[in-house]
Amino acid sequence: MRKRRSNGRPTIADVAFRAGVGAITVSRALRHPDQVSEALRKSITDAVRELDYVPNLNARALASSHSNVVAVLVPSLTQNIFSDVLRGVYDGVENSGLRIEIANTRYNVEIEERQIFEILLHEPSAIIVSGTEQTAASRKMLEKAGCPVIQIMDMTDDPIHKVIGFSHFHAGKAMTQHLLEAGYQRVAFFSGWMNSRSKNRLGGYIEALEEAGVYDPELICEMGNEKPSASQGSIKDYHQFSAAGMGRELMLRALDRGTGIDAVFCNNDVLALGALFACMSRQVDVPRQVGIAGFNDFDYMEAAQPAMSSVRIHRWQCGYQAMQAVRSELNGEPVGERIIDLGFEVMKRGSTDREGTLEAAPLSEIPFTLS
Amino acid sequence: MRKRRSNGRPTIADVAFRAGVGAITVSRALRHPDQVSEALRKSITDAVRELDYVPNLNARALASSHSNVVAVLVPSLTQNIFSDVLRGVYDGVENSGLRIEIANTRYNVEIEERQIFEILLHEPSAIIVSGTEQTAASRKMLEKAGCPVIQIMDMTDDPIHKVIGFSHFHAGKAMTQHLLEAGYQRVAFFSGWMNSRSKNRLGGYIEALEEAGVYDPELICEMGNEKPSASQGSIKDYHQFSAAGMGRELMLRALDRGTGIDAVFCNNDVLALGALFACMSRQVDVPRQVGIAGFNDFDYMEAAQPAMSSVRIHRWQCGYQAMQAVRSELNGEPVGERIIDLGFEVMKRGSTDREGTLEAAPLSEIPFTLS
DNA sequence: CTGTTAGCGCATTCAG
DNA sequence: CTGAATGCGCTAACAG
Repeated sequence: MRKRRSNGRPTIADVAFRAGVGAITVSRALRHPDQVSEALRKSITDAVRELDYVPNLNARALASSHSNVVAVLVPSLTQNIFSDVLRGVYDGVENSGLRIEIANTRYNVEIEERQIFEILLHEPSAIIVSGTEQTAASRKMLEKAGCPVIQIMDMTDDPIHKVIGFSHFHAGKAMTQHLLEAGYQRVAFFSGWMNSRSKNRLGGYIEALEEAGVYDPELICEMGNEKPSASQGSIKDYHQFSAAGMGRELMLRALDRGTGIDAVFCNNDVLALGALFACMSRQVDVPRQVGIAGFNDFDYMEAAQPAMSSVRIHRWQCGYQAMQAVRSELNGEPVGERIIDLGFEVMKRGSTDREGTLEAAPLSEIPFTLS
Repeated sequence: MRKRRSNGRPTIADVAFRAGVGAITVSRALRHPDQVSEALRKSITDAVRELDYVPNLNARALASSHSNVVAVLVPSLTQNIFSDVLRGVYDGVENSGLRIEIANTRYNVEIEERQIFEILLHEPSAIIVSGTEQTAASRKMLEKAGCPVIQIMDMTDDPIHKVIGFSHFHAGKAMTQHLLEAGYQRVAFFSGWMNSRSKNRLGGYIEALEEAGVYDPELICEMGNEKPSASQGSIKDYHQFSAAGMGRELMLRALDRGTGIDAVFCNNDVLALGALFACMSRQVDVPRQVGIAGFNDFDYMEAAQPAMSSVRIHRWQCGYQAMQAVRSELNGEPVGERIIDLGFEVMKRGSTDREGTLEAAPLSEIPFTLS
């Protein structure tokens, strides 16, 4: 007699026995209550309560061959950008019965490929993936994944299935145009290591400057070309990448080099923060001597002194709407628009207000969360 | 003949047939290659490759009644603190065959309770949970979860199973003592909505001031008592909580109120950043008129002007070591120390250097990651 | 080292 | 609306 050591947890059969019905009726009562008569339903829920029955999701997934897991691939967990996206995802999944599995691709397409492969092992009910530039192999896997695939936080004409995001190219271009309109002529571009989305923003920057006839490659200031993900396997302090320190350094160098810049478009807000501090330490007047703009529009940009211009993007919405799209498709609703452009917003604030024409906006006073 | 519609994917039986062995041998060859003779192993891996066989993890979980899923509960995804923790977790899970499932408890113990319940449905192989103050019900569930449970990012004498973290009380006290030693007398405490860990830091602050005989409840400045998680279900902009704006406001009010503060200990770094900007806008000299200290030590603290003091905590390590602990236990190694205190570090910088005695430290110049 | 047998717990058939 | 039988794909247990 080699009975298998089971979990000890009551099974659906126990509930069925206690309620005096068949197992399948319990199964149905749990998943589609309206398909079961009220009388049985009641005795079943009673039995469930008495036995403390909880369904075994692994068994359910095996039998039904779908897992109710939504896989989410993000390039980084440390960047606020994607934590906001994930917040949207989690807000969007509320009482849907879906579970979320996050994979961290570390801005590395090979890792992404492997992650996609492993995710497919679990037969996810849907996949949400950041960006639109997957490898050919990744794309093929996603195409034949047999489930909804939502690409987010970028834009493309040719989504795998559906894309919800915005154009980094146009965002970069729009901010650069704002700087030009504000009266700056020598607009530098600050960045660290760049991914495909950063490169698109740079592309927008270049096009704007070219159209204005003031493009100068000398003004593109990159730093730290080593891809950070390469070194993340080992035990290192969280402090290994100092974006703010880099913004500061870039600005100091730019000032020292005497390239005559009068504004910088920073590839992200932390960089901009560092650049601002550099100007403060050198008594450089922002915005009159140098204008500073960031990208992402985190909350401290508005609170800075001077308040800093940035491009607000809809991170939370990307996550939330992706989740809504997943849910409606899983409910059998049609896919609808395959390309959803959420746009962006150029936030014009003091740090790029060369002429001092902007009226001061009051700060919002809203509660927030602590560690 | 009611054959079930399967997935079409090859099964372990297909591989076994093709390799001319029994299914269980394939199973073993895949999981414990050293338990299978080299000859069979080779023909099996060949068959696997030819058929593109991938194991069905749901079936595996059902049959073996353990899922290889490590559940991680964090109170927030937006806070950098926990994204660093998660980065540690992901760095720690590399080629372990384990999967990670993240639950977002939104700083809400009831939600946490529900999440724990749901997590248990999947029979996780281990659970990592933030904080040490679970509800009685949560604690009971975790105790009888039948798997390793690691509590992180806080400290307790009485861990459920194992705790890896540090004492917020002592961290708060240490920073406050630093402020006193630096010569400040009227040290305010700035915070927004407070969780249990923030409260412990406040406790440390109070004790330090009491020991010095300079405690004044008037100096505790809280703001925004509404718990943010309450309102997160609906479609809102990511911008709803402006921590930096709050730090700014708190400082402006403190200055206006004339309580004669000469230093502030901010419950987190973003708050400190806002406070610094407020001082700048009022021409208040930091650190000579007002000292400012934060908590967490994000990278911009070092890059600020003046560089800002903060308490460096080991977020990444908490995640990473928790994962290592899980792995070694899952490998059958003994639990070892049940209480691991990672400590913290008071980073003394310009913003609390009242006497101007600190030597300027060079900024680190390291690459970093962009969005 | 390998195979046989017997489930893991649930949901999909199909028949009432 | 309900139920009985059967299988999802894999692995624990035992025997060789």
